[in-house]
Amino acid sequence: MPRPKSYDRQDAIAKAGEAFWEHGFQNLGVRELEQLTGINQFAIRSEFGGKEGLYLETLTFYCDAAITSEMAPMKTGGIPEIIDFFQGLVTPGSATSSDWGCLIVNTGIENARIQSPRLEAVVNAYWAALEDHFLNALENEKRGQGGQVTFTPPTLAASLVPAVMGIHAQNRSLQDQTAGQPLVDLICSILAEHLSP
Amino acid sequence: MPRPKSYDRQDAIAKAGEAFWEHGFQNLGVRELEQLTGINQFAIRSEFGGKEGLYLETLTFYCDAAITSEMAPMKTGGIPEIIDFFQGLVTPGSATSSDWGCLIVNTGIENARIQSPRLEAVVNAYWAALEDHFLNALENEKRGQGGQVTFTPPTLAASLVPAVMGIHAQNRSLQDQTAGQPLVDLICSILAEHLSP
DNA sequence: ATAGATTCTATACAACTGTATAGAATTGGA
DNA sequence: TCCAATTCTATACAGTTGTATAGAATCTAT
Repeated sequence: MPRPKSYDRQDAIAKAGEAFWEHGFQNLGVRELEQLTGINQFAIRSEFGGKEGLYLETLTFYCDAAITSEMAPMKTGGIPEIIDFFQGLVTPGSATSSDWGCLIVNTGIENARIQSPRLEAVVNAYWAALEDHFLNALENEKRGQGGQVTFTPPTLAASLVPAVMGIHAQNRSLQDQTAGQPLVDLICSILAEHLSP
Repeated sequence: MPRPKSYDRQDAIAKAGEAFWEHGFQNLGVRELEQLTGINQFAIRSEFGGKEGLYLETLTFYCDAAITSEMAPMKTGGIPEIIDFFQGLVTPGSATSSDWGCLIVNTGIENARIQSPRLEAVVNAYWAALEDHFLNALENEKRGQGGQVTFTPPTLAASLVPAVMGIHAQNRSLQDQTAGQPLVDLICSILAEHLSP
């Protein structure tokens, strides 16, 4: 009965995510967004709740994608899976790697000015999820080694989160998704020392 | 003979730096800038070369200040001075510590969109200076220990730079200048292992 | 073919952007 | 007191912002 939509919702959200990832939230106009995503301006308002609504939806989409694809192995794995995650941050083709850094890092920095509670909630939830996955993997590792380890899972997990931020920040600043490699290597060597011999 | 200026130049630059630090470049309007700094709109244009000119001047000012005050001890010092620098990143009152993160980190992330060559030059010069100071301190340390160390100065120096970025990014994201403490502690414990016994 | 439901195009709106400039204000020296 | 030099206030400008809406377009079911 109704006229069909001229865009595919999932495809549009993916394109919007790319656009926000590159340009940020405040400095990407609705008209430019219209061109980059293929969503018409009317639909942005009526279907997504305006620009911020669309942003929130893409943010949530990307968080979920990253959690289920990139973080998931750490849920049941150990230190090797953490190392894989860090290597993914500087591996072209990975879902968490980009010349534009990380959508969540960028949002967190931008939102310090915007102060949107909705954005803040998504960002904080993402970092909490990451820390939780690190913690899981470290506790799995500790259990696997019979509790005889020289690291403290909660402390180490908490310190790995800002390391991830730094890798993304450097990737974006230099617009090179492999720029963060030196810190990745340092972190990985630290983690490797805690593997069972 | 001429009418005197209604603002003090150094004071105005300091205030402009604070304002840009908090709000960023693109999202701080000239009229708001006028109020926050006390510089009138005419002077921003005629004396500083418009908004970007003022931004560049404050950026350079803050870079120089950070290099000469916070980084300087590493020029002649060793690992203890690097540790002091990292502790300064999460110590309220320090010149490189703020709830708004770091002006240079914020600029680097914002400029990935703006792509201003002038901004990029200042940002890259800052990180190069930081890496150079880390390198100096590490080589001083190596020399002091008679060359018998288990770290490679250039490699370690390169990995410390993004760690600094991560600490600042987390401070800003959580708007808490002590948020990056866990990573500071991790880095400092790594560095401490390389001290002579 | 036509009715009805939904979506899209085009336009309008007030608010804001950085820049520009004309005229008023303020100074020290003649 | 009046002049020349400089700075400030006030306003104008074209361009952009996100949002809003009226009317045209496009579909299915009858």
